[in-house]
Amino acid sequence: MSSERKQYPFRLIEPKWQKIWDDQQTFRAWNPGAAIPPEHPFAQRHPGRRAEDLPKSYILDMFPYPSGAGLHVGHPEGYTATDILARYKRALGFNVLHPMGWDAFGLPAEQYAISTGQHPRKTTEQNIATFKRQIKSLGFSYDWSREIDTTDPKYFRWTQWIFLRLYHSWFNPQTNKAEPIETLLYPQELQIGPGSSPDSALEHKRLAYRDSKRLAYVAEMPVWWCEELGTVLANEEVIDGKSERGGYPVVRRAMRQWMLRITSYAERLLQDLDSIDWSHSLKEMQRNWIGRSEGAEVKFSVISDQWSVVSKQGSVTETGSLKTDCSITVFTTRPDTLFGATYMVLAPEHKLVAQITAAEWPADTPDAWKGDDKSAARNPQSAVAAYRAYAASKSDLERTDLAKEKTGVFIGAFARNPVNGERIPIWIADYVLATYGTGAIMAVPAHDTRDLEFARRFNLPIRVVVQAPAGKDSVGYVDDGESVNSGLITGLRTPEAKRTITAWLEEKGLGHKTINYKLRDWLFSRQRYWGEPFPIVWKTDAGGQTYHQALPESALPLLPPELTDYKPTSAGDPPLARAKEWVQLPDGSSRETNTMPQWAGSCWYYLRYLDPTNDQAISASETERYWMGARARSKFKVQGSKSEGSAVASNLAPETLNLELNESTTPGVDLYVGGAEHAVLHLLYARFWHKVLYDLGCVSTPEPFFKLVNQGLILGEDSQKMSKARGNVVNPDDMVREFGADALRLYEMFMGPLEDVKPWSTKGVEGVYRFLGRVWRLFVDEQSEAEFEQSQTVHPHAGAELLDRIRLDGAVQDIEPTTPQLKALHACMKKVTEDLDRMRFNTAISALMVFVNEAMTWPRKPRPILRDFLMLLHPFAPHLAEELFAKLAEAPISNLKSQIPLSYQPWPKYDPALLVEDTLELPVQVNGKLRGRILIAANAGVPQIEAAALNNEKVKPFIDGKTINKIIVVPKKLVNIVAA
RNA sequence: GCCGGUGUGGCGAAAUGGCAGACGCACAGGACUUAAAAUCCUGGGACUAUAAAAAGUCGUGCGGGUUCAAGUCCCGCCACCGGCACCA
Repeated sequence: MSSERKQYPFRLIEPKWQKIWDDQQTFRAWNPGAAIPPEHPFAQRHPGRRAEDLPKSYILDMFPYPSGAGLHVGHPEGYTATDILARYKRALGFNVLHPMGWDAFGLPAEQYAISTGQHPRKTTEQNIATFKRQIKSLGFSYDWSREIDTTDPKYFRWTQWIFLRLYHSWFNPQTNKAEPIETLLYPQELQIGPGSSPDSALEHKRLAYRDSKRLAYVAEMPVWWCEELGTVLANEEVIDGKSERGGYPVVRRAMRQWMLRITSYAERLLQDLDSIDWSHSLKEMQRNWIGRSEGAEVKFSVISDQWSVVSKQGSVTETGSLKTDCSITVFTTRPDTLFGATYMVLAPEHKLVAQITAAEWPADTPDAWKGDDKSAARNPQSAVAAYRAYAASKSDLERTDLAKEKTGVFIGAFARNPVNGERIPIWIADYVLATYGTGAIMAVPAHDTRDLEFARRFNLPIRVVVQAPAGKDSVGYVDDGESVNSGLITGLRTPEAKRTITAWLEEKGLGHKTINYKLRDWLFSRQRYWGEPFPIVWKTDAGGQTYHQALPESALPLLPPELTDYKPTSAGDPPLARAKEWVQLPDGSSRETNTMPQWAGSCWYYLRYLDPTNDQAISASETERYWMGARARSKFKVQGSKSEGSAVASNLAPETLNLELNESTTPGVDLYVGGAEHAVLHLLYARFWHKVLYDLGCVSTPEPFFKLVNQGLILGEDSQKMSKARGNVVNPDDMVREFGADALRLYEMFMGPLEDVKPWSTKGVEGVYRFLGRVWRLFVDEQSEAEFEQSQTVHPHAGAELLDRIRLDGAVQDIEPTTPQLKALHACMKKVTEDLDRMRFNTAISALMVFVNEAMTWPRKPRPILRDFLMLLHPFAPHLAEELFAKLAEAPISNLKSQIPLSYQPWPKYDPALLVEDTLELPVQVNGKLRGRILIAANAGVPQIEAAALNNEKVKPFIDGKTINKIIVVPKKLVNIVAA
C-alpha cells in the first residue's frame, strides 16, 4: 500500500490541524466563572455568555495505564466514540468537558525498576510521553489543560486526602451513611460518665472500639508471599499455587492489612444501580458481585458430652463435660428446610472448632468419618488438626475446584436442631467458607446439591422436607415446593413456610431474619513501592500497645522515599521499609510502609478533571456542582426497569446556582466509555468512594457515572485475541502512517456496533480510506492537486503551506441546490443525527457514504450542501473536514457567515418537509409474499391503493380465480392481499 | 451449574412486527492505460429453469406457536462468547 498513490495528503493535513487546535486551545473547557478570552471559539459561538449559562456535557474515557507497549487499537475505539460525541455535543451548543489523563501507578514500572534499578518515575514519564504522542496523533478533542497523572504528588495528595476522610469516618447504620468518627456512639460499658475522667484502660478500649468502626481499618489478612521472588503477590499473580512469573512456590502469610469498609455500602451500591443508565449485563455483574441474599440466622446449641480446649500445637490443655451455653449460629436462605437438617458443617477456620472438638470419638463413629489421614484418626482432635492443616495448604483456587470430591472430618461433637430437638453430628469441611455468612451451615442434604454430595459420601441421613412437583424427585430438589414432615410448617408453600418458621424462631430467641452479601471488605494495602504511601504513623503507648494515627492534612502529600532497591526486605516487609530514615520519625513513631493499590488513583480521577489545579479542594464546590449536574432532575428511562427513575441528584440547595436547566442534563458524568474488564472492581470501588464523598458533603450526586458503555474487544485479523505471541497485534501508529488518523478513527467506528466484539481488518481500513479519498475528490480540483504533488516532489520537506496550492473543484459553486440534492443532504442529516443520539456510529458512517456516492454524480455541487455535509462528517474525520471547510470558506458563500471554526459551528437541522415524497413505490404482497410493486401518489386513499394493487400485472396471476378475503394497506409501507 | 449476551451472504454488518442482506470488504466483468496501480462503471444469498431475460422455490442456529405479515414477539432446544462459580 505504501507504494500506492495516496488518496489525499493526510500527512500534511492532520499535523496542520492538530497544531492549530493546540495553539488555539480550541477544546479548552471553561469552568463556571472563568474569564473566557473573546478570541476563543467558545466566545465566538456563544457571545456574551458565561460557561455556566450553557448546559454541560461531561464525556469521559477510562484513562489508560501507560504501558511500555504503547497504544493498542483497542484504545482508540472508545476514545474515538467519545470524541465524536464530544464534537457533536459542542456543535449542539453544550459546554463539553472531555479530558484525558494517566493511571500511572502500577506493577510493570516497579518490576522494571527491580530488574534494572531505573526509578519507576522515569519509566512512567517515558511511557506517558509515548501514549500522549500517540493519542494526540489521532486528533481527539481533549482539553489537555486538564491532563492528570495519578503519580503526580499534586494529584495523589488528594488520593491520600480521601483516604484520611475514610479513616476519619464511620458508617452509621441509623442514618445509613458515613459520618465523621466524632459522631460515633459508644456502647454502654465504654461511655464516660459525666464529670469522671476516663482511666487509661477505658481510654484504650475506646480507642480500639473507634478504630474497629472506621471506614478504613486494620485487620490481619492473609497475603501471598513468594520467597523466591522476595515479594508479595496479588491474587491474579498466583496460578495453581505458583507465581505467575517464574513458577516459584507461594505461601499464605498473615499480614497486617488496611481494609476499606465497602460492605457497609452493599445495599446502597445495589439499590442505586436502578438510578443509572448502564447496560443490563453490567448491572447484573455488579449485582452478582454484591450477592445479596435474604435468609435467617439460626442458633444450634452444642451438646458435646466431652469438650476440651486444644492449644495451637494440638495438645489438649483443658477438658470437661457438657459445656453449656455454647452455640453455633448458621446462615441459611432456606429456614423452611430446618426440619431436614441432618448434620452441621463448620468452616475449618471457624473460631469454635477448637473449643467444641471432642477428646474421644463417640462410640460407633464410622472410620470414614475420621478423616482421610489414617495416622491422625486416633481421636477427633488429631483428625481435626490434620484436616485443618490440609485445608490451609490449599489455595483458594484448589479449594473451590468443583470437580474434586468433597472432604471433611467429624469433630466428635453434636448439636441440637432447635426445631425438633434432634441430635445431629457436627463436621468441619472446606466446602463451607469461613468468609461467608457465619462460616457455619446446617446441612440439608435432601435440598442442597452440595450437602447431598457430602451426605452420600459419608453416608449421612437424607430427609425430604420439601415436596417436589409431580414427576420430579424430591431428593436433590432445591427449588420452591411444599413443606412436608416439618411440624408447624408442613403443608405450606416455601415462601410462606420461610416466613412462618422465621417468625417462630424469632419468638423463641433462636434466630432472626437477616441479609447476607457476598461482597467482602476491600483489601486496600499493597506491599509495593510504586503506589501512594499511607498518611499514617504507628505509635506505641505506655502499655507497649501499638496503635495508628493519621497525619494531619497539612502533611500531604506524603511522598514515597527515594530508594535504590525496590524489592521487599528479606524479612518480608514492604520496600518502603528499606528507607529507615523515612520510616523512623524523631518522636519514636514509625510510618506505615504499605502503599495503596492501583485502584486508589482511578477511584476519583473524574472529579479531579473538574478542577485539576485547585490546591484547596478536590474541586471547587460550584465547579463540581456544575459539571456533575447537581441540579439535574431529569427523568429518564432505565433499561430493564419498569419504573421511571427520577434522579434528584443534589443534597445541596439548588437555588444558589444559576444554571440553565436542560432536559438532557444528567446527574454525574454524562457518558463514560471503557472496557468491560473494569465491570466490577474499578466501577464498584469508584461508586463506593463517590458515595462516601457524597455522605460527607464533598460531592453533590450519589452516583458518579450516569451512563456507561463498554466498548467491545477488537480481535486480530485471525479473530483471535490480539497478543504478541500470536503475532496479530495491530499498531495504531502504523495505521496512522499508512492511512491517516481520520481513516483509523472512521474504520474503528465503521467496524460494527461499539459494544460488540469484532475482528480487525486492515482491508476494511483501506475501504474507509478510499471513502475519505472520494470525499476529497468531491471537493478539490484535480489539476491543482497534480501541481501540488509535483511541488511536493520538488520540495519534499515543505510543510502544510503547500496545501494552499490545492484549489476547490470548479464544479463547487455557490448555487441554489436542486430538490434531489436537498433531499440527499437532509436524509443524511436525519440519519447521522439520529444515529449519533443512539451511538450507532457504523450506520451513521454508512449514511455519509450514501450521500457521497450520490454527490459524486452531480455535475455541479452547491457549496451550501457541501458545507453542511462537512458539518456531518467533522466529528468522524475532523482533520479532513477542517481542511475542506477552510477551502470552502476562502470565498464567501451564503451560509458561511461567520468566522467561527468548524469545531464550534452549530449542528445543522434537517427539514422533515424536504424528505416527504410525492410518489411512493409500494410493495404488493399476496398472502405475505412479494409479488409486485405499484407507484402511487403519496396522498392516495386506501381504495385507490387497493385498486392499483389488484390491477397490477405482476399481482394478477396470483389472485386470479381466488377469493379476496382482505386487503391490508399499511400507509407508506406496503399492501398485502389475503386471498384463498 | 448459575447469570448475561450473541447466532443473518465468502467476510464486517443493516433492517419502529411490513420489500431480508443498506453500507463496506473480498471477488468477478468492463472502461481508462503500451502495461500495471489508482480511479470510474457493472454484477452478485442459495437453488431450479433459461441462449439470455422474465419467472419460480427456498432462505436470518434448530423445532413449534401467535399474526394478513416474524430476523424481529411467545414456548422449547442447540451452539458460541463474556462474567460468576461449593456464597449455604
